[in-house]
Amino acid sequence: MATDNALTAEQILSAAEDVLRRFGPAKATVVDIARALGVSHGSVYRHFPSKAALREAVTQRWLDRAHDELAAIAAEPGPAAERLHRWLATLFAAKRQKALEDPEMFATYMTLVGEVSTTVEAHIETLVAQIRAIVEDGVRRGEFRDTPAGPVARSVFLATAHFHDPAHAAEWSRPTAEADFEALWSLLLEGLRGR
Amino acid sequence: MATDNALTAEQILSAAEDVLRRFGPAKATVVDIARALGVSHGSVYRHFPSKAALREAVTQRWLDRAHDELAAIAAEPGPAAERLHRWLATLFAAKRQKALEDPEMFATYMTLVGEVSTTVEAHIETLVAQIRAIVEDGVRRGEFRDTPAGPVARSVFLATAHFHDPAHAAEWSRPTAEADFEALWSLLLEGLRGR
DNA sequence: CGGATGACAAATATTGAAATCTGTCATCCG
DNA sequence: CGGATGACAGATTTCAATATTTGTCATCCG
Repeated sequence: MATDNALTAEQILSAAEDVLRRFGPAKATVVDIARALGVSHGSVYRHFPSKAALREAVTQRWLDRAHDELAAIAAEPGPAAERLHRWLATLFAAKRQKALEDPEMFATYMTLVGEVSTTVEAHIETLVAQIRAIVEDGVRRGEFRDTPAGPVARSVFLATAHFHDPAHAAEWSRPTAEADFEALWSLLLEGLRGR
Repeated sequence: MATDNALTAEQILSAAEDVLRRFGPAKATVVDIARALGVSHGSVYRHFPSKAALREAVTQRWLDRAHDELAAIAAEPGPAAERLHRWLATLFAAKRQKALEDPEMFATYMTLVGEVSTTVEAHIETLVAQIRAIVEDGVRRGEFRDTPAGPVARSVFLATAHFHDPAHAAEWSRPTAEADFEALWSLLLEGLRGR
């Protein structure tokens, strides 16, 4: 029977996140992570098939935590336009904050985006589904013109890529970023409302 | 007095483009370029202050050539909506074609985008100015609602970043790319028209 | 004289041998 | 028995010696 101090996947994820944050994705090794837990590195491989899988799982947890506020906004009552604006602004703010204040984890995340990762694709699908829910609500309320919510949600996500895709992170600190975001939002809002 | 076979900046640019295309940005050296011209590498430095400046000039020429079709479209008569759609589609097609068929020059261009380069910024400003001209024309014709054309043009450019920014080149071959582009265009067009 | 040259120093890139890391698995322990 | 271990092979990274490249400039040439 397992002891009280049985090694869990959750413990490994926490330790791995710490180590990644401390050393960065380029320097963190599986042995470092095992050492932080006081176990041998072989034990880590009992829970994750590879270092890449572990990195993905850590990033997924980090993304989910960073973005859990968004699901709440999507589910709120109230005007859809205001909600979608706040949802997008929150996404932008969260990404920018992480890029600046948690650079090592952000770098880990960027590595993952560079490879074609199921995890990131799934995460994006979750986000688009949330936009879609707000859009559908907006149509129901008569705020937005009646359009296929799926493609429109995807379009909103793509159109705002400049403000959430890590490929553009370098431009998020520019003084014009905020104004650019608001200008783009106005145009999109007008497009959602239609005539 | 200079002889008939005086070395010109133009000759150097052509040779440099050939060499870059042949060897790629990682392998092409100034000596290679000089050798292609049958001169010493010191002569190249009489015309360009550094290898980086030469690379920028080559890329600028390449970009200008790749995009000269766009200026023509912007200047055409006819409905602004159709013209803007064609302008954006042409930009997307040109970028995608270059990424696939001229990968070495495209890599050179991506290097330049990676650094924050005045050349690329100037090029982007040119493109945004063209969008702006079409938007202003659309407003004049009563096709688009009356909005500050500068910010709107910039928004259109940012919103379509997914389809022209080299950071997203990997996604341009996806089967959904064309449909995504058209869906986004519909949303933007609706936003430009307004109520 | 204007422009090209190539020897040169400093910066950068390449290389290959040594060190480290990933992932496996036979063995061990409670 | 279920889970942890650590020795090990192959893959990857590091590091320092070596080679190449960039950029300068005194000199040369037509």
